[in-house]
Amino acid sequence: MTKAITMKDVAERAGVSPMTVSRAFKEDASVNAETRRNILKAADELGYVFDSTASNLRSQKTGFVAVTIPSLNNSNFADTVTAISDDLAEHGLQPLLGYTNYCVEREEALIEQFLRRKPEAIVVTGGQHTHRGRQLLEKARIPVIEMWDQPQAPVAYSVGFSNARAMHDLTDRLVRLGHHELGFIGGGPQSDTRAQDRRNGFIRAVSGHGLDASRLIDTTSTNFSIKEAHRAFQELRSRFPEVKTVICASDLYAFGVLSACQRAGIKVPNDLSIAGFGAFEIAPFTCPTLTTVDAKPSEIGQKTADLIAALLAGEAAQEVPINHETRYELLIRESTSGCV
Amino acid sequence: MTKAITMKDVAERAGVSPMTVSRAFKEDASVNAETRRNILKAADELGYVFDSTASNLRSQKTGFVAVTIPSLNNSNFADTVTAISDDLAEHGLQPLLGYTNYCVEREEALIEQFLRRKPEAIVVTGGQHTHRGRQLLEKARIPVIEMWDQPQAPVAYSVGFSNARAMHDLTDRLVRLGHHELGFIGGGPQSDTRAQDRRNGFIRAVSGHGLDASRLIDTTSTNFSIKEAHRAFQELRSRFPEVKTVICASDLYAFGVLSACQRAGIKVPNDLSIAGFGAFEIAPFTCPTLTTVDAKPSEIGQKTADLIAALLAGEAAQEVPINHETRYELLIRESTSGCV
DNA sequence: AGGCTCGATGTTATCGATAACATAACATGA
DNA sequence: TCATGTTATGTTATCGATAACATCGAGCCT
Repeated sequence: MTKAITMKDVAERAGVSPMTVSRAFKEDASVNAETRRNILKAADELGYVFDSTASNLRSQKTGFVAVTIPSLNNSNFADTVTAISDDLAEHGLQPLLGYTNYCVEREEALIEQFLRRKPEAIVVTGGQHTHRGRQLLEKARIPVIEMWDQPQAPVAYSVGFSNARAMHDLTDRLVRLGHHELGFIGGGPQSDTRAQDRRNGFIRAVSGHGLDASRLIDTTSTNFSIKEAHRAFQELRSRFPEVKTVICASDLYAFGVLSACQRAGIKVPNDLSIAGFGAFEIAPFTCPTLTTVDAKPSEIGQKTADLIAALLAGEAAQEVPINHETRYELLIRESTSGCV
Repeated sequence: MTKAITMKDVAERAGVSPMTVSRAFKEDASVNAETRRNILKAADELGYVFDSTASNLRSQKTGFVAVTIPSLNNSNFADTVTAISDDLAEHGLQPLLGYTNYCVEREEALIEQFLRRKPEAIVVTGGQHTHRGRQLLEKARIPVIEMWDQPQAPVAYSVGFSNARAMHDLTDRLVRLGHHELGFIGGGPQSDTRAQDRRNGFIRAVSGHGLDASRLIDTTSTNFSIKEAHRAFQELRSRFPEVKTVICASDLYAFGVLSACQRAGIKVPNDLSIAGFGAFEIAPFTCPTLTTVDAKPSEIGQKTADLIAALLAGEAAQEVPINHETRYELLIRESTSGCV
């Protein structure tokens, strides 16, 4: 292995000091335009590649922002990450992405691993962590942001909405539209915490109207899958045949229920109404179109990135709000009857 | 800002030299078991966090593997990245993920940005790059892997399949099943190169049977979207009303066409057959189920990661094959008639 | 007993960029 | 005219871990 080409080599070739080369590679540093041109030319001729690892160490800045999400394979989180990524790029920051598989232990491991890389901020999904995971976040001397949730006891900053409230609102709306025999799929004790929150919101809304809120079907895998929805729907039909409206913790479940209905000749929404959560891309294109809640994942990502940028720009801490509530929107569509 | 806690601090507290602390943090280094325990305890009490940036610089190893994909929002690529990520983790490697938005210029920028971080290998999607992008890859002194394709002129290693051949096979199969008036949606000049390849495969297969291969509808956005499919399907119906079988460059398009048919009262597969590409999660659950091609994204990811691991383990270069062809599987389902 | 291997630890120099400070040249205004 | 900026550049020390080499004692073989 031949020796690596460094700034020193470039400096020699361009007839300047290494420091000037260093400056030439920073957009905003004061270097004579022609000198810079010479330096960049020399660098190019030598095939020099800037070495961040050295820069990171000396400047104590890595430009990394650690981001953990439950799964890459969920279009909601993918949208959020895409927005974060785009937005951070404008500030010269690079996301360091990892997924937890909906598992707090994996989250803890990821957080630890990421913190070693000295990110300038860390974003996690939701407010649930292992004890040690939380400690790590608290002791990290960088901005910590919990997104996609409104934790009761946030570590530091939060950007998101109350999943419980959003599902409460959807359920409430449906009850007012005349839905009285409701069942819920998803959010069992083993599942994603956001799904659990949604289920709690459902229960609260249904009991709030004095209706039966006990028709709950657990899902056993943490990840949302259509297959799981089929199983759950079968269970629902055998245990609670009276249910006229199924609300699901995710659009993917709702799609699974819808497809099971189509197979079984159950007319939606005439025989059964279905609602989901998440406003996945397919929701407005299924037949019937799917009632759901749009949690505006991109907005969450954007606000998260903006918050990070503001914090890193050293904005006076007291001027930056701790909690950023994001909007969500009920989308009442054809899959639920009574949409006037 | 108080001073950071370093290995030196830990060393003092544990009564050893910094070097021994360094060793204690490496799994395989030779350190007395009790000494290590003491060191880790001291580190814990001080709240020490290992600093990769320094380690990276000195050891000239970052543990990063740069990975660029066209989009995060595509479940095929998400599956691949998930597999890569899982597999690399076992070797202590961390993916550095970025997406190009199906744009080679963005890819070039990403490659350049990533190379500065001194990854130990770089994975890109497909064989199409800007001139400079390719040069950067060639001059990087690390393993380069192009995945999801079989480039004619690979930069170095490749892991994937021929999109053209896969689509050729699907089309050929459908023709043999009696489909003779075929149209294709996707893969216009502005679109994803894999979609272009698939279209070429379609054309080759159709002309190979002496049939009309000119019923092609371009899509204008690079990203696959259901909305785009609706537009394209409308164009297809007005320009080529005789088409009895629509093959799409992506399952998402196929789903869009299917939903448009359901709206318009067109019976699938009786009036029209539909096939997609990608074996998305919804494909076996739509009604009718969707004919498609499973490109086994996880397998691509796994093989890519295995290849990287082998190369970094210093496996004799001549023992590692340059090109790794991955399997794909035709899934003939209900959406295409004649599936006997 | 002498020589040798091996495990456990210490010492020193270094990875490559840049923060912090210093300097030189030249312009600007009272 | 000189004080005071301003711009462009150089010098030195440093970020924090670890590669490379050195040391030392214990066990083992002949």
